[in-house]
Amino acid sequence: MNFAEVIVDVTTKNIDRPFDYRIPDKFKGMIKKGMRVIVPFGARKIQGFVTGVKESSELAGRSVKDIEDILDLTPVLTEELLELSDWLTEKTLSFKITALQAMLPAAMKAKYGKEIKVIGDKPLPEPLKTLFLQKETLSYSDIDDHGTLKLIQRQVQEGNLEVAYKVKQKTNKKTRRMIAPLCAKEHLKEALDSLSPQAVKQKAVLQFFIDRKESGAVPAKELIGKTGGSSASVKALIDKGLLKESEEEVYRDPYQDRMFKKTEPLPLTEEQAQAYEAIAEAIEDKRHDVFLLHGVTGSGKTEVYLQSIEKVLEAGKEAIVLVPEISLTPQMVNRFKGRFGSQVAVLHSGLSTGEKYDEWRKIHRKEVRLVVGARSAIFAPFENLGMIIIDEEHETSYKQEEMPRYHAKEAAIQRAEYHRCPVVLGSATPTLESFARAKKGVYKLLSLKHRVNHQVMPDVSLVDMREELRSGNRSMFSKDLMAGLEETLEKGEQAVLFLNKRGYSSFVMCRDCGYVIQCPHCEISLTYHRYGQRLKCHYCGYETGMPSSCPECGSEHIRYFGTGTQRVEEELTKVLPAARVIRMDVDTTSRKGAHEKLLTSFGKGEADILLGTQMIAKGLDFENVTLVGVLSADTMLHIPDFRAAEKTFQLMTQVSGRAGRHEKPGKVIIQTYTPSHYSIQLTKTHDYETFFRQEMLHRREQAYPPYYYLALVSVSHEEVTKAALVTEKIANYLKKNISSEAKILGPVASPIARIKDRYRYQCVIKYKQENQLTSLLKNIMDHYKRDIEQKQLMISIDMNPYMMM
DNA sequence: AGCACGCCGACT
DNA sequence: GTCGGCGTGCTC
Repeated sequence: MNFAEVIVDVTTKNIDRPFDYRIPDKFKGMIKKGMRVIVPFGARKIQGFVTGVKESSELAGRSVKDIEDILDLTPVLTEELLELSDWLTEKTLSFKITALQAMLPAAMKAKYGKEIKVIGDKPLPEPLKTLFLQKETLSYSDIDDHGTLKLIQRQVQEGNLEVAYKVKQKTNKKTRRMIAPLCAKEHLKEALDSLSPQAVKQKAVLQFFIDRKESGAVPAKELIGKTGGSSASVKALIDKGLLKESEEEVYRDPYQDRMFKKTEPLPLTEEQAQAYEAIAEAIEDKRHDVFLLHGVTGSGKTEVYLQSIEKVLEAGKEAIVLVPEISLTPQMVNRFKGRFGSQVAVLHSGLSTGEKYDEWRKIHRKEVRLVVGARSAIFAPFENLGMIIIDEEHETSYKQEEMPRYHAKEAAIQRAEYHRCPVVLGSATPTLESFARAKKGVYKLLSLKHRVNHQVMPDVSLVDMREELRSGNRSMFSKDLMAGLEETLEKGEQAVLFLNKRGYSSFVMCRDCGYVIQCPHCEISLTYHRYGQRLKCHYCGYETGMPSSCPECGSEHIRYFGTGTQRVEEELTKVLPAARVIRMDVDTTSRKGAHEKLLTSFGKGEADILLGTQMIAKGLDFENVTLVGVLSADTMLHIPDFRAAEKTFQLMTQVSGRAGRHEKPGKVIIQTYTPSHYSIQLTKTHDYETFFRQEMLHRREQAYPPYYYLALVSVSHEEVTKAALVTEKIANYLKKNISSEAKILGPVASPIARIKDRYRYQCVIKYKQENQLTSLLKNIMDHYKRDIEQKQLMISIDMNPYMMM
């Protein structure tokens, strides 16, 4: 093969296609599809992916350049993943290179640098002469002043300096130094005797190798530690030709020092066994069935997963388990590591770039056969997939909100189809889309209606906070909740208090004139951060101090509002001074390992109440927790999102599920201002099916998923009129060309009408079947590409959006 | 994206 | 007269 087709690392419309490169002789036979290479592109050198190799190129020989270097010895993307990248590109309307990069750990994305090198020996003018006195090369980015830059440009033109374009990797493999004897023991003994008597340390090192039973290399650190030698003495022996050193690759293992208690499969309940059998059959028959495992909280979905995985591994295949980022807790990891030990790789955002890279390499080298990870783990480079599990399938974190805006569920189904293996979607509260598909028979429904060990579902009661207020209780804890907490503490049991923070943030408002402090660049109120008394914008990063008086009316009655966990904690210690409280929120869990520490501490009974936000809503399983309190159920109900009711029901159900998971019965108290709303009422009876039917009625009425698909086109521009005009033109173009069945909403200003000084407009497309839609949207992007490339206009397209902001 | 080429204003 | 501003167009 003489030529390679390369997708280069440039995100522009015109470049979004393969470029041909000649394969130089030194790489003949080595270059394969799916490898990363470095290629010259214009004046610089950039990274690219080989997507094809061929005997000849249609281009005239002169315009084809040589591949500069190869970055991988074996392909990093399999044939299947390359195919999947085509699907991703098409599905999300993103650039090919973006799709390819999304499938690999961030560490493998290139970093680019420019270096200035002296060539020839002509004397340089003064400021440069000293600059290059010690160094031969200089990094371009190190030069900050204008004058020097000009001088350098001049010298480059005259041919005394050269600009070299460098492609670097973000993270490299970690290695350690290994030492091994270079010759037989008898030889070492001879050498030992001939060493000078002063060389005590060298002798000790040699003696170590003579006494050692096993042969092979020893880590240098260990050698020095055990023998009392020094790196100097080891080096001396290497110089004498007695020892040799080598570098061995090591993994950065975040779970290195941890012991995982080995667990055995648990006996399955009848329901669990039925679910397992269905999945096992699909694994055996190599069917790409999609199962919806609908199991109430505490029904033992994880055990079904574990035993299914075992089945997959027995068949010599591999499995991927996706879990939402937020519940990728040590508890969760332990369950998989405990059952499958070192066969598991874990991928989540808590790992450093290097750690993620190492976990990825374990998969790539086939050293593990099971991956447990967040969204992007769906691209694990397995070649013999036997099953994909998506736990908590309703979680919105499976949708990526940056390009490529893919949904892991769809990617999973795509991969499973290729590998002819089942997908298992698990949830206590499936998305309406999934449940509707299960009802239609597109997915196969597996139900776990009972909790394991015959536990009953917790008793849920609602408290109307309006009543509470009317009867004179102005605190954030209702009488019922207070009584519940007191009782729980008395019995020596534990409680979980959940603060529904989404849709709420602590904003700053003037109590006299009602002025709310907003970001000067975005149409959104600033968020109060206790740390340093700062006000921050969550969209553009703008930061300012807390004002002492209202900028509008000058009043000093300006203060922050909103129910932060800190405030709840303060109040809690006031009303229940005896309670030991652990607070879990971004502030207390930002340090690495803090999350785990707090949970362990709570598990050991070192606190009575666990207070937190979303992050305590799922996955937690503590024996002694018998009370769950929800401080305000409806904060999410009123945000402008057609999924608001669904999200509320899901969250309430998840949170309730934390109570009474073991012998002791659980109790849940939900405080709400809208107790009559069906999403809250139905939590009481744990009645998913009725909720499903009710919510489906609304969705049909309002033409939302699952009755219609959605696509969101967002436009932003520095000028309001431009943004509005372009969006209107887009909407008109779509209306003209789309089928009559589809509906176009908009143009309207986005819920957040301005971000970073850019005005935002959007239009929503609701459609059932629209074969032309993708090409229509592509046409739109093509039409505006000049304005987009000049950064004046931004258009983003989200097929199947979850965030309509 | 980022770099070269190329055409007009304001400075030694 | 040149330096340097950034508009247009190309990159195998």
